[in-house]
Amino acid sequence: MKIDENCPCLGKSLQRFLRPGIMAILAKERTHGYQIAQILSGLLMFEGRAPDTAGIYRALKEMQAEGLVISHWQTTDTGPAKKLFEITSEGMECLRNWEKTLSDYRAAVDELLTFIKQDMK
Amino acid sequence: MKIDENCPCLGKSLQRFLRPGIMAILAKERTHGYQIAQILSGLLMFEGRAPDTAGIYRALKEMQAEGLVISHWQTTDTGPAKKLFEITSEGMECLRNWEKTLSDYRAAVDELLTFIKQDMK
DNA sequence: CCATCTATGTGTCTAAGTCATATAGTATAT
DNA sequence: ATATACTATATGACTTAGACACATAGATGG
Repeated sequence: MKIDENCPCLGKSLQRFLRPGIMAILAKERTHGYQIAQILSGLLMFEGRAPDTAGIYRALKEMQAEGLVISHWQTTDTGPAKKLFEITSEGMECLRNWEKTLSDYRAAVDELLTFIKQDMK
Repeated sequence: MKIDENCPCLGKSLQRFLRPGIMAILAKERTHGYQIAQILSGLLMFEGRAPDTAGIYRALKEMQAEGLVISHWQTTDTGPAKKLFEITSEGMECLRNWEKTLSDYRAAVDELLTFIKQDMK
């Protein structure tokens, strides 16, 4: 992962929030990977960059292995087959934990920003 | 980097914010790595974990090579020699960029959290 | 004299993140 | 007809951030 470029050096996508992002989507509706990727393009965009689709499919696979989501194939008369995912109760539990974690995380980023701003003006 | 453990899976330290953290400290005062590590233990603590000291020394070395900080040795009569760091004008410039980046980053995390909370209640 | 604290580093391994690529069905434009 | 673009799922390979262990060395306290 090349992070630098010149100075402001943070992952350009919010890849690390894939899992909570996916689960939050699946908590609202049952969908497939491609659709999830599109929604996350809006939600986890950062510095003009959307999360990698490869990572999304990989995350879904892992999350299924961990019991956070389940899936089944949906073959319609039109278009490629879709693998529909839905969140499990374990997934919902996990999402609630993520909410707490992200809340703490945001607070920490906030604290750092406040600290930096003391120097700036 | 092992991130998981069970569910809420984010780096347990805020290692990725080392550079802005270090520069913010050096913008206030000229200090050495060990001292920086101690201040960051308070500032970049997350989930009970402080940033890795190895990473701090490595970051300082890299940042010096990039011209963001400069250093000189300070040998006193008491205690081990200290390598005092100070921030350059390039470093200050970089810190200002970081302020913007972190501000955007916080906003993105905030958006994700809002999205998640819609499911929760 | 042994542990602990101050102080600065190197070595190494794993996992995260990125990019490239493969497959295949469908729609639309030339 | 066929080329391009879009929907849809997925694997392989590579780089680097991050975590942990360890090395060195002077100072301090019991």
